[in-house]
Amino acid sequence: MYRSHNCGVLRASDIDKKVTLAGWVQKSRDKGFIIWVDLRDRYGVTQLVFDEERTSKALLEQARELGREFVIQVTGTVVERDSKNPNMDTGDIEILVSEFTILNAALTPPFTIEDTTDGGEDIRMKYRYLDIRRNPVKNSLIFRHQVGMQVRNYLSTEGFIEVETPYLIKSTPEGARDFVVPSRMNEGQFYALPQSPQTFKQLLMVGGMDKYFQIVKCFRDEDLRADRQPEFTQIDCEMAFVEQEDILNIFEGLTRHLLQEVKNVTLGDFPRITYAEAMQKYGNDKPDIRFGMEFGELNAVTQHKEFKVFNSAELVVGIAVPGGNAYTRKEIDKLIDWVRRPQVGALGMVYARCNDDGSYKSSVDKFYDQEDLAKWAEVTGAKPGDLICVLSGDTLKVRTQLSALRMELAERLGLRNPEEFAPLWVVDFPLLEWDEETERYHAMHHPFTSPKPEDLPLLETKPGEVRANAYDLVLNGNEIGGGSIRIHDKETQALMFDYLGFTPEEAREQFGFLMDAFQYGAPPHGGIAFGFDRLVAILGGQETIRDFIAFPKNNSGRDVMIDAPADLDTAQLKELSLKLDRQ
RNA sequence: GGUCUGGUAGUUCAGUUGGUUAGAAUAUCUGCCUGUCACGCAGGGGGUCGCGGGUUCGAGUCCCGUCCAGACCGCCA
Repeated sequence: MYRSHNCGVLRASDIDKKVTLAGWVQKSRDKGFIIWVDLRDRYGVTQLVFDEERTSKALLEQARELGREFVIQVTGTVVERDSKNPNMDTGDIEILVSEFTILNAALTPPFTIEDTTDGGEDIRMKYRYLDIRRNPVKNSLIFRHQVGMQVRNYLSTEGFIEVETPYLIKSTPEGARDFVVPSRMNEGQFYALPQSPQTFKQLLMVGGMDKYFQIVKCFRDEDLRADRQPEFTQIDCEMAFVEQEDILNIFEGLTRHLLQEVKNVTLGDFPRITYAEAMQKYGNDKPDIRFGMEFGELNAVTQHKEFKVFNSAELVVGIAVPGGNAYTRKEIDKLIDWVRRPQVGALGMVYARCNDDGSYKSSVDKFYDQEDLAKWAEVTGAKPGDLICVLSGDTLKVRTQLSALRMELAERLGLRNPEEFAPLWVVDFPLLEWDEETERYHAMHHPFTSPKPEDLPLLETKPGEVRANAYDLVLNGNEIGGGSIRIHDKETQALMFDYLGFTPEEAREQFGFLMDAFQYGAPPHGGIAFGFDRLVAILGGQETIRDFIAFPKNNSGRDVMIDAPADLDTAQLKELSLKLDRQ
């Protein structure tokens, strides 16, 4: 038996018990006549004491040799401390050690294994197994486990079955780049790793598994971000014999369950807005509604004067910044510089101060009088003491720019509290999206999404205006889930492939299995997939998902710990019938 | 593919206009210390200033190239 207790459980009530503990040496404090050693494991820290009178001189000398992160096993008696430490769970007691064994010595770690470490991102990733010993990372992984358990609890209770789908599948040209895997037995041919189990879960519906879920790895060979990894985890779900309303209800329930169980936060009904409304009010299809600052469209109240910038603009739109009138001229100029940065890309910004006495002072006083500015305030909801920021130009671009400004200002004003949770559904997404590069329409969600029947006639005339039975769940400005009601008949699916530029032959070659299946009794079905890593990070109040993944990749998609990806030797390449064409 | 920021002791960083032997904190080592818990005190060791080239009497510092890391844009059906 390696241990009778772990390092987090012993209390004053255990005094006089003989115990055996095992763990890592966190730190030792050598006072000469007495040595304290903090012993750490997953559960906590317990102080060991070696002292020349109560134990033995020989044992004291041995204890002096203990280095940080040595793995040791100790046996001793639980004793009350002379000086207690109220900051530790085990701070009332210590272990008077009678014998100990070094199970494994350790090199001095390259960074300190403490809550606030001296190690940088890079070195911690290289020695990730040491980083995981630190509380912040350890607790994040435990938190992820708890969220995963609650997902399984809720969905199982609702009658969902977890089914695994294959990782070695077929590459398709739509969407993200695929990771590919060469097949040795099928010379010159490749598997692809799934970007999502989309087609398989639809086939499970045809197979009659009418409530399916899977916590599953997905793979996309695209550039990384703080919240994006090349392999990531989804909560993938699909249901048969359901309408959009059923799916929204079930998964609103899941989200509410998770917040209740892991955060003790009780949420009411989630608001729902359409995609069009989200774009109009927030310039964004994943609005953060923890705060207001909704867009006010100002075309009607600005385009009657001689101000050419506004008169020539497709959209003039503004937001009211709470308390923004307190900004100095210099601060406002800095804000204008901020929106003019290439990353945001606005050409300029018009502003109007709302003075406490009800008067206004704008950067365009030459063109607009107090009466005009009062209308601006009315439209944007500005109150005395606020600052109205106005951008103008091409509708899509201006909305994106003002949305970036809205988020930036909210951040600066401290309106994005990570312990506050504001979910909402965004519904009625467009079916299609124009792609400048290929000069054709792409599926906004994916090619299996069903159009709204009443919009089908528009497919011929205004394809961009056809709405889909597609929805996103948004939490605090992040898309945490997205899904749709699928097409379940061969004819409609063939029609969609046709509109997306597939020839019938291409459609058959890539998705023939799905269209075949649709001929054998496919039920109406739909589903949703949640980004699990991101969901866990947001529930944990963090921006970056990396600490919630045990072994994440770096910015260039490398695992710096195992040094992957790596070269293959020539024998392996030959076996796979591969030749490298290196430049 | 692009923009920006960074790379100096094991680690995190400072380093002036280009000028003597490149510093601090922490870690580590040695000694001391009768209740520590961010222990304390005294002392020691520790550097290819990412790499290559250039300018210069002289480069951590300036220039060019390159590699690596991070954030963002493009990309992510």
